[in-house]
Amino acid sequence: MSHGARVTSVQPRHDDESAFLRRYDPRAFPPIAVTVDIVLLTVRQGQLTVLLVRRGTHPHRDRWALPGGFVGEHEDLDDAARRELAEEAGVDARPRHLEQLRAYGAPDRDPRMRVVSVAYLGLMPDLPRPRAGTDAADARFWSVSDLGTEDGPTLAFDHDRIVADGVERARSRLEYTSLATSFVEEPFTIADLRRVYETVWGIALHPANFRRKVLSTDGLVVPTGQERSTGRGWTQLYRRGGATQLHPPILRQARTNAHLTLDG
Amino acid sequence: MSHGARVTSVQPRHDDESAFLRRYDPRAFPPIAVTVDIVLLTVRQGQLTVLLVRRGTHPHRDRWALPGGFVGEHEDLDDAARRELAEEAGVDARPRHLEQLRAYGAPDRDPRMRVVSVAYLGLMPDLPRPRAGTDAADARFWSVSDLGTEDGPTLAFDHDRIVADGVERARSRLEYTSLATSFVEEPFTIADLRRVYETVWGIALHPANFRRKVLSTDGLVVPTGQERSTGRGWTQLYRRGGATQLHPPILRQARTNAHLTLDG
DNA sequence: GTAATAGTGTCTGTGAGACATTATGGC
DNA sequence: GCCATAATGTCTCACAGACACTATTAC
Repeated sequence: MSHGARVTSVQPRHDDESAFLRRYDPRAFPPIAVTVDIVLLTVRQGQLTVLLVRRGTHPHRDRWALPGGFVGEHEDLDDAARRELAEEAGVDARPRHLEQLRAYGAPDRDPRMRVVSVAYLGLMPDLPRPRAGTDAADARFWSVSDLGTEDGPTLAFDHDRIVADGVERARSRLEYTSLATSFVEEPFTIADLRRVYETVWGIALHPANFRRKVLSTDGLVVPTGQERSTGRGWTQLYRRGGATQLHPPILRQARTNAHLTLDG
Repeated sequence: MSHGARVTSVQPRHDDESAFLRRYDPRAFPPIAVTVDIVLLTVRQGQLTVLLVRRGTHPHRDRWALPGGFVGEHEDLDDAARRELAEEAGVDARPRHLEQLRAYGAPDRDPRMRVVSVAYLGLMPDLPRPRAGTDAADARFWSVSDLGTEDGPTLAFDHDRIVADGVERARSRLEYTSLATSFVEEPFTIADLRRVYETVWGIALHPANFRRKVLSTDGLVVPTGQERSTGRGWTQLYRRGGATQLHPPILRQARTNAHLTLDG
């Protein structure tokens, strides 16, 4: 079965068959470009941040945008996302988690041409050593809360909405999966993990209750037996456990009986 | 700002600028077709069913596939999904809910050419009156549990995976949203709603506990004050409430203390 | 009568949230 | 001394699951 389709040689079986065939003719499909855009999130200095690159070309020149680009003709979407991230954010910036977010395809989202973008969500820890590209003048992490404000950039295209969707996906992922550990490097403390939850969700959590919840969730973290000095005593260190889904979930939204408690 | 981009006239600012520009040249984007495919689910006769259409053309001729087709050049993705559903499944088959599932873009998923498909999930009640197209020989609902078995069809392309993803999304949506009501026509009984949950999740639920849970969830259902004869007594009728998100959720997965209870 | 379902009431185990307490070490 | 944090323990309230019970109607 070759790639060159010969569908036009098939005999129509009923009335609208020819129209059906015409719609599937490879030479007749609408010219739509397919790109990938990556929302790469990390937690640094108590802020949830997203990687943005400064555009050097028309349109939205000098505005900040998500790293991304065209999908290769024989390239899987996931591979395209990883490649674009490596090209635009530095080879070493491998996210610990990368998942598809959704597709964005409003007809007017790019003024040059019709572009359908498949957005990805990436999570990675804030690496202490600077990575190639990420701290260059044209690629840096921005605080998510600063986007759209005076202190932050104005995003190109519909990337503000994509970032918002990615942040919301990440917030939700912390509840039901162990992906919070993707934001910290091993080994980490329970407090490190709590600060991830607090930063991503933007709320304060009870240290005592959080600790009990994390340790009672099977497979979330594994004690290393080592300790680290916090400046005020010693604290135990942990590694990622084998679990990916959390049972029970760690809910950010308090249960019904807690609607009166505003602070954690 | 015309659609014909003149990016090649921009002067390169640094070394890889020309390569960057070339990648954004509209005449150079890879020839990838964009389609939509719709996983339209309904509950009929105690079965979770999905709408499939029989393919009349190469490839996978006579196999069953999801309704779908090419996205128009100036057409929004959501609009394309609604249009294809109307064209292939009958004009009146308006789903009560339609949301994007995700994009599928493996390079070899269509043998004819590179196709990226944006899949949608649609939910609708089992309408008592037959609709145009849906009961025709080339478009019908199939039980999801029969797919891939002797009693069911073999799906074209990667549509079996898309259906599986859609079903899983629907199962998850019942937990956190009021979308279960999208499967029933108003007015409905609590038992009607329970049968939706039982059918979609494939498990039995405690009628008494389910009733208490539904009625204690704000905005899920609203009593009409009317009653309907069930053959064995009378039962109250309800309408959809205003809530879309459920607080608290109605979890299919039992909580941690219930891991020993296998039946409901 | 039996069988099946709608609807109400009640008990128990679990866990989330809140709070108290102790230990440690920097200031 | 004070203060912040790690870590443990305990109390209470709400709810999920389980079960009992009544009422109704078909058979």
